[in-house]
Amino acid sequence: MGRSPCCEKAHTNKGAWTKEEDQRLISYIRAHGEGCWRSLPKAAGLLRCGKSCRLRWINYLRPDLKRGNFTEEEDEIIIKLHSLLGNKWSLIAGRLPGRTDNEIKNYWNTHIKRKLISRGIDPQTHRPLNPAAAAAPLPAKTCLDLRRSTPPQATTSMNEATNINIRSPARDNSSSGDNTKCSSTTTEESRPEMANDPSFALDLELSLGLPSLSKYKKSCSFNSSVESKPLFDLLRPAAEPPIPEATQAMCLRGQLGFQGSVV
DNA sequence: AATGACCCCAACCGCAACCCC
DNA sequence: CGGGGTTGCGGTTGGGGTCAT
Repeated sequence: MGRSPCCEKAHTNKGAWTKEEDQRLISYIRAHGEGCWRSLPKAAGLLRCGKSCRLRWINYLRPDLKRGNFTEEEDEIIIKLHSLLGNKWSLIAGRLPGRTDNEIKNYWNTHIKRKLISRGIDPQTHRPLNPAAAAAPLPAKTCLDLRRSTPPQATTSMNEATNINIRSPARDNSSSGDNTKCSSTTTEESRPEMANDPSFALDLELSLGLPSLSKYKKSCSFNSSVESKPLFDLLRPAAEPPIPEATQAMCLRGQLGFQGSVV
């Protein structure tokens, strides 16, 4: 591919991986685990740069990869998460066990974009494509109010997880506290489809954790209230490692709210 | 059967974030 | 606290496969 090499190292292979290279990488990681990607190629006897090894493992060789076609359910999850998170493929992948960010990104660009366009929805903004609706004020403007929910303490126990609380906006006004509300410019009149689609009528409370434990870096745990159980169940991955309570002591918290929703 | 157009996806690159000294 | 090294993310590319003519 017509770009200058990312690695200065001479004698590194590029392009498609051979079966032998795959086998070497798999054997090495099975024996030693995922470690220092930079030193891995040499240790494993591969003429590849560490980046390339990492990508090959994560996107193709990992044993827990699902592969195969995406289901309708997965499609809808991706669409919903994309409407909330944008092109944060790694976060979206974190909600779909067995799928990689690269896979989801490719799938989005090749299938879902088209699917949304055929539904008359702009895949980037998730707004209707027709000019009248497009002229309407931004519907789902993300209002992110980042603040510390607890005072910063020592560097211990910072939560890396991203918690998204999905609440029924009309019923839960208790946890908003003094959170800054989104200024509302979108009404159900301007977005009738949002009024009819329960998944749109969401007030999403987003808690962003601070990085500390790399093993939880990509985790994104959903806390749900009882009212929103079905959607919560839909979005929550089947298997997710529990997050030690200690790591949850502190977080950044924000609110994602659909404008016009009652909080 | 040949060929060009289109599509899919593995792999690349640049850069930002993170880590460690 | 700053700087260098490493890792991870998102955008992009291009080779190979498939479809249409």
